[in-house]
Amino acid sequence: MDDQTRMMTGLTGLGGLQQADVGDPDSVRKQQSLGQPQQDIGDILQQIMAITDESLDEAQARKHALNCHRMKPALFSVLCEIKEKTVLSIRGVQEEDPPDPQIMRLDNMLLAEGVSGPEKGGGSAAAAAAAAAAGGSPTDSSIEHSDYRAKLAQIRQIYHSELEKYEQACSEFTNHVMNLLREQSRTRPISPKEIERMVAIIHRKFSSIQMQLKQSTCEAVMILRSRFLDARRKRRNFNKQATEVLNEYFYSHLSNPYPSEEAKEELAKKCGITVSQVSNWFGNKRIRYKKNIGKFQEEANLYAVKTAVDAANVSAQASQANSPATPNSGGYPAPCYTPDGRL
DNA sequence: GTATATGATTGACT
DNA sequence: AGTCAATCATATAC
Repeated sequence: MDDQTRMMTGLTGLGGLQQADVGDPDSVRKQQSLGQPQQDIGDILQQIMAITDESLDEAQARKHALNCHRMKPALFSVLCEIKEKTVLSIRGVQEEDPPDPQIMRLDNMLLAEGVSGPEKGGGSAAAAAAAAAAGGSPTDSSIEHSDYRAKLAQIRQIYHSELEKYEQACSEFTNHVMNLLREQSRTRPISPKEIERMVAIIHRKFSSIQMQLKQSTCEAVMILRSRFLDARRKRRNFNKQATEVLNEYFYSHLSNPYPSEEAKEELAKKCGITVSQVSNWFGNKRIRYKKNIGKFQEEANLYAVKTAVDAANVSAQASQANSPATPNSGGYPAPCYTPDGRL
């Protein structure tokens, strides 16, 4: 309390007011009735007006004098301390912001989609696999695939250029503010901590802008993906040669039509489709064959004959029996057919 | 336009 | 993880 009174005394003294004027309301009322305060205010106003009349040199000189005052550093440090204790402690509560879970989620998603990661990231690889699984002839799927990739690359490019812009703007603005504060710290009590805090505030503001960018990028990718997934449902029949290869394998392994992983890979390669497409095909084929064997008899006979002929050719060429057909031993029911190929 | 064929998806099961 | 069974959605044949 005593300190405060002393400070007040010093400060009011500058304005031409006496301590009694402040401390005693009665005397203030007395003086008001006498017209004294008006005159004091007039003096103060005149002083203020006089400042504007001072030349720049004079003002600079005064500033310089103030800066060189022996008490200045001590006074500054005291003021900084007071500021830190009051202003900073009040705002300090809201300062600790935990790592934003939303921005982390967005980051993870953008990384997974291959937007924010390295160029040929997991996202495009996943897209490639999905596009390949889209079925149809390889040319068609590659068209869809490249379309998707192109659009994703576009999103990626926009995202990165925007991000770069924001980062640049952020660092430029931060530098500007820091320079300004450092400059001002010569005449105003600004502690380094305060500058730090200001920088943190700026970064927070910019990161919220960044979050908006990330959010809209995520939305764009989601829309693209959903469109792509819709397109994936647009099924194309496999070409004749592929169906033939698959059927040949199926009917020649009718007792156990479950190709191993290696066999699936081989078939996929031969047919120009993916392993999962091969799995789908065999899944569908097994269930449909089992459900309606009669319907598939003709097809089964056809491929049985075909396999037999091929086997005969191979054995004739290699003069060694090497039939790919496995004997039918209690798997799926084999078709019964007459020698002329009829049921 | 309708019926059928066919590749993909999904959920349950082992 | 691989498979089955039901189902969806589209392609194709008529």
